[in-house]
Amino acid sequence: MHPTEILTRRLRVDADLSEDDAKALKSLPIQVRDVDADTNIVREGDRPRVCCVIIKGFACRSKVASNGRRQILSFHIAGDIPDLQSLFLKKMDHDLATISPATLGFIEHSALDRLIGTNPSIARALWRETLIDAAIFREWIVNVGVRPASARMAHLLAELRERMAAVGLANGEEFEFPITQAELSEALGLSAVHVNRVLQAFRAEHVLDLQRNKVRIADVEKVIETSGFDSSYLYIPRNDPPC
Amino acid sequence: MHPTEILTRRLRVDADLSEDDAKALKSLPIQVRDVDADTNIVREGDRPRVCCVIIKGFACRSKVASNGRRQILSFHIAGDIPDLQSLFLKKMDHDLATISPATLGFIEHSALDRLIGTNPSIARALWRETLIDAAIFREWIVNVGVRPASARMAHLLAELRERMAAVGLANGEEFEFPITQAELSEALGLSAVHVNRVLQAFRAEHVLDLQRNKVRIADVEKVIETSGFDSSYLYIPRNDPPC
DNA sequence: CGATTTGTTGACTAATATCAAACTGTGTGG
DNA sequence: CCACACAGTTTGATATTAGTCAACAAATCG
Repeated sequence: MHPTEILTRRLRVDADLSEDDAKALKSLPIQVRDVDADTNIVREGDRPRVCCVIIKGFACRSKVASNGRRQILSFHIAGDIPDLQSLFLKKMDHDLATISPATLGFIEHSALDRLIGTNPSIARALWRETLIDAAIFREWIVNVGVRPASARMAHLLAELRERMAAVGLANGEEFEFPITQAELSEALGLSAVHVNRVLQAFRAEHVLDLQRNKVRIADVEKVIETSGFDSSYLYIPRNDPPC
Repeated sequence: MHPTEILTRRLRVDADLSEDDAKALKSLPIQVRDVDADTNIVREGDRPRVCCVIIKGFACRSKVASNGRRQILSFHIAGDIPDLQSLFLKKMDHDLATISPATLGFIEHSALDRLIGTNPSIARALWRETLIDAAIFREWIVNVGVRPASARMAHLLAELRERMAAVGLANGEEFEFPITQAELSEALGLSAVHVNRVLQAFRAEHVLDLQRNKVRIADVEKVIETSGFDSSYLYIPRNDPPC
C-alpha cells in the first residue's frame, strides 16, 4: 500500500473528497523511514519543518511537568498525523516519540501548505482531524480528572480498541498494544505499582488481559460499564446522521 | 466597541489579516445577547447552527462522566469562541455554559462557512485558534494528571492571569474570576473541601487570594515556581520569533 | 429580612503513592 | 548451551494525599 493511501483513506472516512483531491493527496511527496521503539520524533521546543504520518506502529505525545513527572497526552496508531498542529503552531509544546518500532512518513510543511491552499476540502478534512484530536484530549482530561483508577484503565483501552477497529487493526476483541506498565501509568496519572494491581484485578475477573504487547478484551460489556465509555467523541463515521 | 471588533482584534493578534479580511470580519452578522450566570449555551448531544463569541463575562466547557462527576475542561473569557469546533464536529461532545452574567455574540455556521471559503487567511487564523484550544487542553491534562493539588490550583490561576492580561482584563496582579470553590474543584479534579484548604494555605502564605470573584496574585514568583507555569503553550504573540 | 448558596472546620476514611526487594522472561556473549 | 544482564513485572509494608461526611458560619440574593 502506498504511504499516501493510508492518508487518503483516513481523510475520506468522513469528508467527501473529489477525485482531484484524491489525486493531489496521492502526489504529496512523503519520505518514509523506519525507526526503532522509543525514538523521539520531535521534542518540546523544536520547530519542525515536516509533519509525520504513522504508517505502522505506535507513538505517543507527552509533556514533562516541572516536578519531573511525565504525562502522556495521547497514543497514536496507523493513519494518525500526531503533529499536524505544528503546521500552524510553529514551536512544539510537547514531545512526540514512538513506543514501538514504527514506519513513519514525513511530509514537508510547505507541501501541506500548498495543498490546503489549492484544495479547500482537504484543508477542511485536516482541520477536522485536529478538532477530533482535541475532542480526544477533552475525554482524556475527564479520564484523569474524575475517574477512579480501574475506570481510567478500562476507558483508555476501550478507546484504543475503537480506534484500532476503525482502521482494521483489531480482530475481534484483541489488538496489539506494545506498552509497558510504566508508560500506562504515565498516561493515566497513576503509579506503575497501582497500574500493575489494577491490571491484575481485571485479569482475575476475566475482564481484560494486557500481556506481551497484546490487549484481549474478555468482557466488552464490563469494560464499557466500568469505564462509562461512549465512543461518540471519536467521531468515527457510522451510517447514522453525520457527526 | 462593535462585537466583531473583539474578534478582529483577537485574530489579528497573530495572523496578519488584510484590510479585506478585516472588512469581511466586520460585516459578519452577529446576534448579541445578554445571559445570566449558569445558563447553558449548548449541551452535549446538541447540533448547534451557530458559534458563540464571548464578548463579556466567563464561560466554561464541561463533561459529566458516567459516575455522575462533572469535569470542567476549560474556562473562557472575552474574545474566545469556545464552540468553534462545532463548525466541523456537528454534534457537541460536551457542555458549554456561562459561569457569570455574560454578553455573547452568535454567528451562524453558514456565515462562517462562507467566510472561510472566501478568506483563506481568516480560515487559517480560526484553525490556529482551535489548535491553541487543543494546546491548552494538553496542559490541562498535565495539570490534573501529575501535579499535586496546590500546583494545580496555582497553574490554573497563572494561566488565567496570562490570558486575561493578553486581552487587557488584568490590571497588575489582580483580575476578575467569578467562580465558586465547587466549580474550581470540578476543574481541578479535587474535592471542594480540599480546594478550600489549598486556597486557605495560599492566603496564609500570602501567595494568592481568591475571594469575592477576584483573584489577587500576591507573589507571582511563588505561583510560577509552585506550578511550574510556562506560558509558551498559550501561543500569545510576543516580539520574539513567531510561535 | 429570611432563604439559599457558598465557604469553613473537624474527625475520620479511602484511594493511591512510595519504597524496596524479589521475581520473570528474553536476549547476548562466552 | 549456559550464565549473566537487563527490562519489565510483581509483591508486601508503610506513608500520604486527598476524599467523605456532617455540622456550622458567612455571604449573597430576592
